[in-house]
Amino acid sequence: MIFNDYIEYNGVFMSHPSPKLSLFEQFAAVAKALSSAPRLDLLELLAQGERSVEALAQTSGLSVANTSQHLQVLRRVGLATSRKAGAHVFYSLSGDDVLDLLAALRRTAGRHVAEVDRLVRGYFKERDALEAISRGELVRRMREGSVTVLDVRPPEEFAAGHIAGAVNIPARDLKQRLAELPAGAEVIAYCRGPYCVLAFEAVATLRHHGVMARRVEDGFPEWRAAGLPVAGGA
Amino acid sequence: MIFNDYIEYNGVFMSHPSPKLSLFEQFAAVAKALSSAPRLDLLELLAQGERSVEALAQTSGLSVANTSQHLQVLRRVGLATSRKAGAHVFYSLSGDDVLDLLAALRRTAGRHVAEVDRLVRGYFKERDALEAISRGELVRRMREGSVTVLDVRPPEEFAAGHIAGAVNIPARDLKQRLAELPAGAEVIAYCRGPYCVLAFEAVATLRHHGVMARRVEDGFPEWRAAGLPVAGGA
DNA sequence: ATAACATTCAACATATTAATTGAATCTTGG
DNA sequence: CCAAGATTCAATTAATATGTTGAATGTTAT
Repeated sequence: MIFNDYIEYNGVFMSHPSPKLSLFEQFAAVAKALSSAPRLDLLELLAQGERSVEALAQTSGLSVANTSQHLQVLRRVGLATSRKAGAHVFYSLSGDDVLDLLAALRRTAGRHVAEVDRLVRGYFKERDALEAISRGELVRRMREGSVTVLDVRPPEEFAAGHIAGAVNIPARDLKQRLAELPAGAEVIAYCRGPYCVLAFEAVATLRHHGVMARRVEDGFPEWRAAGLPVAGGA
Repeated sequence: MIFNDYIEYNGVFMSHPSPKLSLFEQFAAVAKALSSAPRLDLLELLAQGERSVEALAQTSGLSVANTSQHLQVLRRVGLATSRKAGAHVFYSLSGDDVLDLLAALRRTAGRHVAEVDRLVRGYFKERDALEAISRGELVRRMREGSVTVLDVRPPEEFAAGHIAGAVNIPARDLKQRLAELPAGAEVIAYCRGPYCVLAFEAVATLRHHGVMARRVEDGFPEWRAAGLPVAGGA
């Protein structure tokens, strides 16, 4: 749908962007959209699946107006898309390439952080103890039936989709609900993504209570993107 | 080397960054470093190999002071490293993960640009004519000897490393030097990277003069990163 | 229709960023 | 040691981004 000098794209009317912007400027615009912690937070939530503005505002702790504006930034550069359903607007990632981009960003930034960390405190301390297991290994262990898979995200996120066969105990409630975990089997915790702290905390808590526990290398979005079995969701 | 509250990292003294910065803030800082066209330009040049500040300023067209400052931004977030050799400082990418990150950024941003473009002008016009060939296909064609590989970057960059067997005619000089190209064989042009315009222009020029020509899907950095045969360089 | 709700818009104060300029630092060759 | 060159630093200005507030829009249910 093209008007005189404005095109509609993704539900937004925008003036012709391409003519003047060099490719580098286009790339820079995408990077700029990624260059804010709240927006990365939102993207990580979107990586879990489609969410309404309100839901995103709630879980991210941002004001609704602020959330809306950040989401529009993400949409404008093509990282997210939106769908209007009645009075609600649902946002989601615009494609799997966005997951790849986020993963690449995490990898590079994480490497740098790790290097700095190593300098700051002579070496890693507990990080080794919190060694993660890979997706592949988790699949193998699940087939053997020798593990309990623990989803430590909030119930709403669990309900929207989770690793098939996982148990949901939010990180907050874990201490009170330890009894619900089957005895004997090692617990493998996961949450939103590779850098979601919930899983780290859960593993620490479990070990502190004498439960064998590790975390999965990455989170639910990566699991689903890999085409592995998922339960729940729309 | 740790002082009271400052650590030396990468030749820079920085105050403890980790304690306060959340992971998202760390990631955002890296993205912010990518969010400027001049810096992406510099990164693309660095992807070719190590370069001095002066050389980078020259090829990018930025002032030396400005170049230096941008490079320091890249270094601070771990995208680039520097090495001091006499009076010169040589910068380079800090690892292959940076190439991956740039590739992911290009892919996502490029997809978006393509979608917008398709809307703006009913459909691609010449883009199809400028269809690229993949690295793999180029390797095959080179083995057959049925192609002339043309490097259209400036001579300095060519000298610093190029695809083994390539001919160097800078894009600027191409029109004058058409005669140097062996007749008969299709010409395959490449330059700095997948979005380097030089190769596009070269192909357009060649076709305009009746020479069969296409460009390679990506550029020299990707070729070298793939472990394919390289000539020249330090 | 009207009220309640979800989302977006517009305007503002505050903070960051980018490029320029000129000076400061450091290194090498004479 | 001194002069020239390479790089970095510091200070300035103009431009841009962020988060808040309150109003505007559009949608559903009563």
